Amino acid sequence: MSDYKTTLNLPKTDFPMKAGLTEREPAMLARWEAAGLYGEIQRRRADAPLFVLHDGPPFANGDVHMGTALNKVLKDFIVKSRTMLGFRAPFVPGWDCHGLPIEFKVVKESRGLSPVEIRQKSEAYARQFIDTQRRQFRRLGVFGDWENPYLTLDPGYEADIIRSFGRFVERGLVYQSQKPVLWSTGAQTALAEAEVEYAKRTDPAIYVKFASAAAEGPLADASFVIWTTTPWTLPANVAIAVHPRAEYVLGDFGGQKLLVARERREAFAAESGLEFLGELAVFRGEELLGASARHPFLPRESRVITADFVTMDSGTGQVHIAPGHGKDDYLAGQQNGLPTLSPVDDHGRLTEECGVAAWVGKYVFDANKDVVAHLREIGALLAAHDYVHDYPHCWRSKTPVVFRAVEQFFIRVDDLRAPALAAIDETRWLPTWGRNRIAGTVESRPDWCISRQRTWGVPLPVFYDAAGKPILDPAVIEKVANLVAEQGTNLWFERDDAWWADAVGLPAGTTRRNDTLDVWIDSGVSHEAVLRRRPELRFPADVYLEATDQHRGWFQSSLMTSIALNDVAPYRTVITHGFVVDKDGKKISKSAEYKKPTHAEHFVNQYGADILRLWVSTVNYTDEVPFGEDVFKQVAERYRGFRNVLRILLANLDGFSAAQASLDGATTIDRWVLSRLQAVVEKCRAAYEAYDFRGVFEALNQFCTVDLSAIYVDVTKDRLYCDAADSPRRRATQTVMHACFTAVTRLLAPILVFTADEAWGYAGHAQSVHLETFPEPDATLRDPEFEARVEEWLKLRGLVYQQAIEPARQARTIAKSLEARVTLAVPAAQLDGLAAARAELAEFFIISDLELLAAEAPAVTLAKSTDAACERCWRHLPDVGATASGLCGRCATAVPTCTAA
RNA sequence: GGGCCUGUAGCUCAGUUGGUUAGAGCAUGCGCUUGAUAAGCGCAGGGUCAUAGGUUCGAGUCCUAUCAGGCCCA
Repeated sequence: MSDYKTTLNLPKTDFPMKAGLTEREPAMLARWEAAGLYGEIQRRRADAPLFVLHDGPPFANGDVHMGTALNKVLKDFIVKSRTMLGFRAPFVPGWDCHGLPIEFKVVKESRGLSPVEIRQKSEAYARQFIDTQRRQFRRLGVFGDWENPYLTLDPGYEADIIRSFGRFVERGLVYQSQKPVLWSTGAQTALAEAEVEYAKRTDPAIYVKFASAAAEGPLADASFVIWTTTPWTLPANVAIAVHPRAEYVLGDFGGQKLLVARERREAFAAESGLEFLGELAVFRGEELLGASARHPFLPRESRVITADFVTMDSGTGQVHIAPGHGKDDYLAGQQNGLPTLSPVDDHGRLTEECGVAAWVGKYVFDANKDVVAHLREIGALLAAHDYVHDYPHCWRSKTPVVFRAVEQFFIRVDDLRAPALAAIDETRWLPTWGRNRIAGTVESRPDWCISRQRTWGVPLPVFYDAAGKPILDPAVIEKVANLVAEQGTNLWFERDDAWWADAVGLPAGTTRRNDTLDVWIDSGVSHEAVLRRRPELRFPADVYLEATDQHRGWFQSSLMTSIALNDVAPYRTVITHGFVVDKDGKKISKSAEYKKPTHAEHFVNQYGADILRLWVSTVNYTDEVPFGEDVFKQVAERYRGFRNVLRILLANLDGFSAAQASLDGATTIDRWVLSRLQAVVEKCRAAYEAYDFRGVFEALNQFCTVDLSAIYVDVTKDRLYCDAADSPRRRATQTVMHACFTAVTRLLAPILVFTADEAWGYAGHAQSVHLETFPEPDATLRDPEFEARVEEWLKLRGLVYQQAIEPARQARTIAKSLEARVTLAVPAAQLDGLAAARAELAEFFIISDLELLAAEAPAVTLAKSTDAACERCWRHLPDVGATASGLCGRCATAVPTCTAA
């Protein structure tokens, strides 16, 4: 028995089965970067239509998290696919550099720094993480102008922030007003939430009577009752809030007519020791709206308002409102047109404004007992006891924090609201509910507080005259911007008032304060500082793409600033993605108890960037995106599927060149695959255009796994391996496989950036696949007739395998399908068509012989072939042994051509 | 508590304007092949479409409530 294996045209390729992505990807990345691939792509598209995806800047802090990776990979899918669709799609990555988290870390590391030192350390900190994140983004295969990203700390960018502020001023959008902030009396500075520590503290909890101002009706001679643990805020009281839907009882408490929420009546009676003697009237909270009380010790009215934040956990269901001393109070004050009083100085001492001369200059927590004593004296105190609670303290000075209203700058959102809502409707939101979300936030947002008492940020370019009045002058602001453009914003902190007054042409005695701009202004004006500045970009952008939290964040800040500057939105389409969640559907916590890996690097190092990218393509990114170790294992399996299909196609194309392409010998199945391929090309192009990367994955997965691997490649093995190398039938199949390979590899390229380029190289291309465009569907190759015919064959194939071959294998009648002789009975109407293709059908079923009969219902029977097996092609055929070689006729003719080669 | 969403096999997802026994890939089990071999092929099992009501001749698909989850507010 001779060994005919050497006479076969077996698949052959050096394209490795084992991906080894963790070693291979970095090497490929180095080659791309050495060759300047991104620049080369841009040069080749110099004259192509422009498509701008504008990168929302991540915060320059920490490693690239799975959420950040998801975001950047989705952006890269868009940029790469638009490029391959024929656009010039530049990508300019950016970083958001200023802000509290960095300043906080820097200050925590080394105390007692000057503002200039804090800023220097903060910049170094930001730059360090920009480098880290840049390396990690590049490692993910994201293409872009990584050498020239935009940074919000660049002097040019900072100058544009200041110029934008100047334009807001010019349009009359900026005003100054008081707003309560967390204030450290020890450090004399505003604090951020993150700088607050909670500690136990004992304060007086008091019940205070506010006499009703009503002259008649049930409330005449009655009193409202509030409960508070901050007596020192009473001088700033301007209102009493009740819950609109709660029930309030006007009762006789030991002879006093007092109003208390029904739910709190018993608790109040117990704590005050006042006996409840009977119900006089009942009100729903909203019925009390418009009533009024007299301030217990100041000649002032205290209005009754309604608020949903009133709870029944403690107190009386009536909340003392001091808009200058609380967040809820402030908002309630805004909604009801109440004044914001805050008679407290930087050191936490009551000022003259408090209205009681004896208290002026007292530290508020010391003043508590004076207030209580005074209330008792005038008969307004119903009860007092010690109350232990968690109270916010300054993390630096350890002193208790107070809420205190300080002068802040605001942007008048009312002037922007209508045009912003109009612009929202002119923008395309994906998914569509994004429109409702941002419209909801724009409709309800109060004026935008844009000043912060921070150090690591862009200075608020406002000077104050000798009387302390702010100078809001666009011309002065422009001068600041010009200085900053040349020397950076550190100048603001390095030079003194006199120097600055002189530099911007203001009289001596002009002062500055160390306020900075809200960092949302920084990133919010990127359309101005980046889209309009970079010559390769354009305003407005085609696409912004960020996570859903940015409806309130960057999408909104960018919209507002753009409305203020341009009257239109800075984007045409806004795409949002969900947050990355644990595969159990739980959110990924940043807390210490959450032990599972959440850094992109972990998965890249373990599986490779292409696996991570493939994962992104399999999920529905508009919802929460599940991930986890086993999700990645599954995706890695899918990756193997793609890789092995590319590999077998390459291997079957060994020795084939495009010059040999011909469809002359094409059979039904070749025409069918070619037709299917056109549909896949069409589907993928449409899916990429619609940002539906899952659609691309589905189409390619179905095509590669089912159509190619399980059907086409399996069925055509016989002809590829056993036919003469240049038989028309074999060449036609190779022609089709070549078409499949070049199309699939290019369609896969935006997702499997590394693997597609690797395979492309093994196919003999000197240049990167990323310089190519997507294949175009060829309508002349679409053939519904062939598709329908093979659909019919596939149904019969299922029948044959299920009812004949599989049972025969299980029963050990046959081992491989080629040993089978199948008799297939089909309805007469079907018979003629099938009979004409009997040989192709036998090949399609991968059996040696097929007999077709007519019957009412389809039926299949199987017998082991009685013909001898050809030693070369393993088929059982009647002509085996007819020639001296002992082979089948086809193999007998093929062997000489093969051995000759 | 409010706003915007989501909930289909173990996992990731399809399910056209409501219309026959709800599909795919992966995973699992069984088997074949050893000429894609740390590969390939076949067959099989697996879903009361979150739950409960309702509209309809008919609902995974429409409505209401509940539960669970996410983001943003409070």
